[in-house]
Amino acid sequence: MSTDTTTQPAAERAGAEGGQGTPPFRYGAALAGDIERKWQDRWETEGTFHAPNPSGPWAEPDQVSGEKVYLLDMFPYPSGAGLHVGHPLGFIGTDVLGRYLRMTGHNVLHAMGFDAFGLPAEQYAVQTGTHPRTTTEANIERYKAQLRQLGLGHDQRRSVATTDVDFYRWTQWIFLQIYNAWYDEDAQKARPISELEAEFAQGGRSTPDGRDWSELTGAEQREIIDSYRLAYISEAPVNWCPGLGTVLANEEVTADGRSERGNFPVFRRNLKQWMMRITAYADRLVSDLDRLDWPESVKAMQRNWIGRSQGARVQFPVVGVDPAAPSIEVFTTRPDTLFGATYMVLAPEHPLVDEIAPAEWPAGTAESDVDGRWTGGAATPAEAIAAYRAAAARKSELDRQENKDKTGVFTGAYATNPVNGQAIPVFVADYVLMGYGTGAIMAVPGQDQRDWDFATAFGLPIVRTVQPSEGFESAGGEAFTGEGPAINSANDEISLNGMGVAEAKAAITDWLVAKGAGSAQTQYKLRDWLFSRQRYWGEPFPVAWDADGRPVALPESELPVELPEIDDYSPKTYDPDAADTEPEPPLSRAQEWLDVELDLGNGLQRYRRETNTMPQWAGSCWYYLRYLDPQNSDRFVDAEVERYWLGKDTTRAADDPGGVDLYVGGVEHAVLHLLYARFWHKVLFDLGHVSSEEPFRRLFNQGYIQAYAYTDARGTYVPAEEVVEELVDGEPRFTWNGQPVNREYGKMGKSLRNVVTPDEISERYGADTFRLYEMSTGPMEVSRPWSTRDVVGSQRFLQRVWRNLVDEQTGESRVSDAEPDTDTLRLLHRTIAGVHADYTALHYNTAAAKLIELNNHLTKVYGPGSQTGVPRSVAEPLVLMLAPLTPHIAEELWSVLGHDTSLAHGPFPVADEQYLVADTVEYPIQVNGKVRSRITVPADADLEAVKAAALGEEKIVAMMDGREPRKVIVVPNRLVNIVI
RNA sequence: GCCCCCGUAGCCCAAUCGGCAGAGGCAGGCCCCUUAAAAGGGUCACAGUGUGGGUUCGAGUCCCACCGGGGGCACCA
Repeated sequence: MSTDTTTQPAAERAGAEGGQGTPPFRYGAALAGDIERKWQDRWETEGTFHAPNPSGPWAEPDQVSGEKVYLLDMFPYPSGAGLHVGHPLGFIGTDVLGRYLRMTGHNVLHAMGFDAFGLPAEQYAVQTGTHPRTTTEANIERYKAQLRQLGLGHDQRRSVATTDVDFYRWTQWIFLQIYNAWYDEDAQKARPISELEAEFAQGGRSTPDGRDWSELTGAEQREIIDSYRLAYISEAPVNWCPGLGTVLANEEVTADGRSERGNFPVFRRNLKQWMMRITAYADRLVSDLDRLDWPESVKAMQRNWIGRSQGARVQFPVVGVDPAAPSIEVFTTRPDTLFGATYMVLAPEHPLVDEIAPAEWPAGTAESDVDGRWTGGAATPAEAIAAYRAAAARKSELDRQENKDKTGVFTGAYATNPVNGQAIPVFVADYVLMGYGTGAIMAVPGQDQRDWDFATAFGLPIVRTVQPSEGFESAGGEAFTGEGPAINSANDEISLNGMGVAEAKAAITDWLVAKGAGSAQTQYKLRDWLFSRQRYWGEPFPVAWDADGRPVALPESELPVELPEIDDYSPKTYDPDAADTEPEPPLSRAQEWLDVELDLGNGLQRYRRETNTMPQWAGSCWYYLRYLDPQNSDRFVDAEVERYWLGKDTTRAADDPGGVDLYVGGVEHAVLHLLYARFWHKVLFDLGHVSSEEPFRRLFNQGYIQAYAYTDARGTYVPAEEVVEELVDGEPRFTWNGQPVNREYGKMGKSLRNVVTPDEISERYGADTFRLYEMSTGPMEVSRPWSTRDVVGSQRFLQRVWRNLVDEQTGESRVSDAEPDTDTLRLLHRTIAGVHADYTALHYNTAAAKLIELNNHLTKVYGPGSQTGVPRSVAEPLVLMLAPLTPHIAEELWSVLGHDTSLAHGPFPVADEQYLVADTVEYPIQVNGKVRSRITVPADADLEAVKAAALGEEKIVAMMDGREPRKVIVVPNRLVNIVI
């Protein structure tokens, strides 16, 4: 390893240890380094962290014992920059828990792999011609070395990378499962596509045009079947990013319409792309959040993203055109306000716009058309619409975000409001989006602020159908969206007047259903997942296109479909603003690879391979399954192995969904990765490939290590390490080379010149010190600043522990067989009890504090200054309790204490109840809430006795001055409060 | 604009069911060890919990409003 400090000159090592006078066996960076490398080697040689599987290729059923625990860190991307001190925070946290659980008899699975496909390696390849695999594998090696030096207890056999052919073969296999499945709405689950074909063939399901299945041509049959698949080709509008040369998922586009990566403009284009039908699972993805032990914030983000809303679909017949023509269908969450619908709006791209627009402006348009607002000054509706569409298309997403002034144009058509028969004008406006609901709305300006704004701008009538609250209008209120009784809402058959919103919604929906004018409807914001990318460094699709231009899935026997070698790794990129360009993936240039001859059931035919690749999310959708059984060549994971590590556990909860026991990572994956992985997992569950319904039973968001960065007068970042802080008149001032600099707080990054690496901290203090420092600065969920100068505190503590147990001159144990005194035993057992609770709760900072407290006590009573060494019966538990946090020094001390096996599998001390209860208890005595005195009573004194003792106490008697207390509160073991 | 999280010594953080505001670390003062130094040992001080109300015998903890910081969503019908 490149960071081996033993290669330093001896003089330098001595210098690092503080000079000539330093005892030879003082615990410093050099000694720590030696100990750490020694134990890391030993753990690796002995396979200390190998977790046994119950079956599959690694079956060791006789080794499987204790309760199983599957701990998981979010899949890191092995970036070329390597780790900084912020990255391993979560990894160390899970390692501490894993080590604690392993010591307490659990079968702990903890592994680490790499999400290794992705843009940086490809971009580097484009620039330098180096194959992305070369770069990626070098980065992984560097990453593994950095992780190893931290002493993480991973089962190294289980490490996988998404770029391994052996791994992506199964990613392709899962794609085939998804492709060969459809969502059965009645059963609310995915089923094999063959069952759908059987239903059609047997007549159990009728074809779209009613013909018999056998009358359809093969092409027609395939078209129908393909339209049901969970992975399908779509020509719908997608996010095309010319600057990157690829299309992007909705989730990868920022709110202002730019690519999350690279910040290039993104355009909506109709392109043929692979989609995943995640919307089929929208309802389950929302509902099952209730069964997960996840942070509320992440659940809220997913609910928000899926955006389930209940409402109604309502038909508005268009006036005066062919009665057979379709009505305008709208989705509304407020059907109760139907009587207030005074106009309608279609999205500019809505297909009905051209159909309903009459050739001429209808009579009366001129009167409404003040300043040409309605017609845009155009001679005919068609011209007005064309001009408006052109103007809308020119507007970027950003313009639309920033400029919320309502624009639109009258289509010349009217539609009939089904509740009151009124003809209301139909507009085209870009504040209605084609992608949500039906792309058309009924506008109720009285109860919707956007509609109010539009109505005001276009001189449209406003009818209130909910009585606003008192003073709402006089205070300048416009649209009233609150709760109130319905008004102005009655026809000959139904009256909503007086009803509350919920009651009115139910009543009008029933009426609409009865009239055939509408139905209750649940709508989602979630869209299907765009699954293809025009990149080289990703998983190839296991798909080929036939001569008719239809995609055909390859059989499993054709897997893996390996990436071909090519010369140019770049997709064709364009000027970032060149919207009218076409994606051209790099694989389309791999001529020999492209054309294949296959027999897919119709004899040997020529096919052309799919040239898109999968998005980076694909591998991270299922890597946690592969850790379970990484060597299995027959299945992506052995069924029994999956059930053992991830299966449902009804002893936890009746509706336990199963999944990873603890998944730790940053909150930045709240929607993307976590939603996609849940979707894949549910498909695999429906198809019977896994027994668990959710991938991650419990999720924990760790905080971030943040850092200060400093800029000089020109705004340039200066090296944070060289900045000097001083107090001037009590105010902190920061200078660099004598010039004042400005401090900011945030991320750690190369460009901010404030990166600190675990390598340099490990070298200066040792990995154990680094681990302890990171764990003791706060609880796992809290973000905190990095402070290099504070690290020394953690090292001092380890040094003191070492010095208490080891003679710094000889390196021999200075532990004695003396019996510890009672105070020491009490503190020891209190510490044991506390540490158990703290580790379980991931409160490593307080666990560390308790161990420091115990060691401080030992220093005082049995430290190097005293004649007696530390009693073995205290020294051993201290070492064992320290082991999860600082495993190397603990192993070394354990062996100095005479044990020749690793402590990784325990024992772990258990608190003795008899030392947890004290003989006497001191009670503060409050009078009216203020502490006035104290008493000490036997611990087993009952409440009456405590009360009597408190009232009899000298100072209290004096204060009472003969009065009777109004009330005496005795809180057992806490305090007494006398109210007078 | 809407939703979520967080405000405790100079700094990072503790405080069980509402029960004496301090466990631990950094920085600081003093003392010891040392020819000297410190990444050695010891010891000390420092806040009344962002602000204002309320509930309670008792509030850092519960409720309401506001202020400050962070995050998410945002023309989603």
